[in-house]
Amino acid sequence: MLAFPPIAREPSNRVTSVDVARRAGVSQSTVSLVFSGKGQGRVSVATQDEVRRCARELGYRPNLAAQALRLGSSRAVALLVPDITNPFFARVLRGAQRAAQSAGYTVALVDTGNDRRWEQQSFEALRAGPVDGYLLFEVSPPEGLGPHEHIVLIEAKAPGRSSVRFDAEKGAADAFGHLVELGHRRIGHLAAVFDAPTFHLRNAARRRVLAEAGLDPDAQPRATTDIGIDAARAAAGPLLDARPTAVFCDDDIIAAGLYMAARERGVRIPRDLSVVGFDDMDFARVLDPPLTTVALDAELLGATAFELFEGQIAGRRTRATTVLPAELVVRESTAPPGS
Amino acid sequence: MLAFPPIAREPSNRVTSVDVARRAGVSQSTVSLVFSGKGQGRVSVATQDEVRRCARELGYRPNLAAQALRLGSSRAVALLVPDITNPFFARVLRGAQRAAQSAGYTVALVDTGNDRRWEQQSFEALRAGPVDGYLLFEVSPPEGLGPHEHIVLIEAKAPGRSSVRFDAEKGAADAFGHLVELGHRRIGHLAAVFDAPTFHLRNAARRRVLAEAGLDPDAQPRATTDIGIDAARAAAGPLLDARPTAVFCDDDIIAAGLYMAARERGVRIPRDLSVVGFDDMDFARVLDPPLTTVALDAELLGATAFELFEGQIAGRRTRATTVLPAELVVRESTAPPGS
DNA sequence: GTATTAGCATAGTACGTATGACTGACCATC
DNA sequence: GATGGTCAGTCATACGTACTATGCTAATAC
Repeated sequence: MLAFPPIAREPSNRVTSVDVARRAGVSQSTVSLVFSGKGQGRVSVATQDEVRRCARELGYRPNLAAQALRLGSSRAVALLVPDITNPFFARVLRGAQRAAQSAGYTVALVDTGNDRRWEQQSFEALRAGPVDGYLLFEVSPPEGLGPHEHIVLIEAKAPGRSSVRFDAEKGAADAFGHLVELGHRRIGHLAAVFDAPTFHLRNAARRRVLAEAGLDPDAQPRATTDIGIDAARAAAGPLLDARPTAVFCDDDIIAAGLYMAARERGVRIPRDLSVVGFDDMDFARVLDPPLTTVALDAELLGATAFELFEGQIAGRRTRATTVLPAELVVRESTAPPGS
Repeated sequence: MLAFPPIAREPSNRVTSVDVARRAGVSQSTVSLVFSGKGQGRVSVATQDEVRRCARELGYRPNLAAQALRLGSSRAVALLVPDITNPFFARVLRGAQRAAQSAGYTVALVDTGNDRRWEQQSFEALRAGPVDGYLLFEVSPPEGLGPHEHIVLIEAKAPGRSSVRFDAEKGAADAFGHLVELGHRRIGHLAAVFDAPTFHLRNAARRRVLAEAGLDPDAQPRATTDIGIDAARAAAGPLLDARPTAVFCDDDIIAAGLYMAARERGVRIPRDLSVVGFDDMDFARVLDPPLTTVALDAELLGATAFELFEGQIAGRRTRATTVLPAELVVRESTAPPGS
């Protein structure tokens, strides 16, 4: 069992720096100096120790709201993601948090839940706390944000804004190239409906690689799907009717839906159908057979986004666009057709 | 009388209620009344419209730090989870957020990343923002939290604290009962290492059900595993060496690890081995064969936690313990032994 | 004609912290 | 014994908002 400290007595009201000062027999300024670490050469070591001791005894914690008000900064940044339920985005959050932590920042998560009604969402975003900036994943900047706000776009771009993205073009090209090399001539695309740059890049790569292989991109089977395993499974049916020997899926979750549809129809992977995913999520290795997919370092994405934000704060007006690598990982869901 | 030099801060383009007031030709008080919705019968409709118009033109947004300071509340609650990368916890977050939103609250996420060094974590938790309370998932309360703080424990309990949990006893009992009924006499347990009440309850249920079936609980194969698919896969090896005909896993991720280990060894599910998971995560249906598991409504858990918090705030000192249902969902990973 | 009320708006203050300007004490130097 | 310098602290103020107490005008009551 977890051991919890017993519920105890204790004054109910909030302890402030004034209380600490009174107890230590010093002024509030002194307490503030001690806690902000700016007491060097201004407050004697003995006094500092005494202040800290009193603070501990009283259970003092600085009031963050007051600090934020006074400093004009909360040392916090908001991260907006479309769906925190998707582990990919959770890893982005974790990467951002790790980077933020070492810079003394906090990341406030805003989960939009794939809700397109941006009016509400932007409102919620701003309610999420007094933040110094925004890391926006695949969403257009909410209305209320002025051009002077610190914003970093993730997997999106806008003029004059910093942004990070993966090299989706290269990742998708490698995936289609892999299928072409295996000898596939009928290569389907199970695409996400989203109107985000990364998906356009993937489709562009598809068209280029197929054309280079002497195939007509427009003649290849293609279907779009909403998010979620069930949506993907439903969308996969018609696609499989077109009898592709291989399918590229816009992400691993979609691939999982395709696995389900294939199983229901007795289509064996990779014997009857090769499948490639995108993201390399944890469960890609658990699928049977393990999924060939494009690996992305989600945590790096989050960390990089934070660092771009930090660069803006620091005054280096780096309106940079960073592109992160995407690597094809070949597992057992791909094989020559009819093997 | 000293004139303060302008503090060298960010280009403080920040629009305040004073700016709005000046533009609208009214006092700051009036602006505040309009925005707090308390202007009914105190500010004429014409003035209200004018204030709102000016605010929109200037792009005014209330300063949340100032509001929190003044009100002594940020209308925010922190949710601590062990691993946001696990979709189960993400769903808890979503449930809490949904409930919070309709109450005008915000949920600040703190992801401890399964880090046992609680010193750092509690610090981070408190830095996460000025929050009115804490929803703690399977973690002991950080040191700095006084007993007067509003705290709700999730899947944990402590004297005098509100808490929510699933009926793990019933869920596990149903799962083992299901395996016994199928005719299994050698039923393994792939357990999580964690020292949380829910896992104790599951183990207690296991012992009870096995004993009632005339089996010696201590003679049945059992192994513990750390979190993560790979850890589970490694731990599953020795367990499979003991040749169980069925295994109950403490969660679906562990079950996924077991699937991998079974596949590597040529053990077929459910022919050679029946498997039961816990949580009913999305990918449980994607596994081949689809996983029999115990379904939990993670969102309900989050929402209930928030509601208990809200009850505390409202003064109803409901130190209640709520227990939520757990339902066995039978899929295709379980069958009579040797079938 | 005066008292009361209602309607509308404002002045002023406090929330808790950070920090530039200031003060005294002590000490060394010339 | 005046000058200057360092050390150790304090004072007073402002951040932006919410809200109490208050004022003012015009309308209504007696």
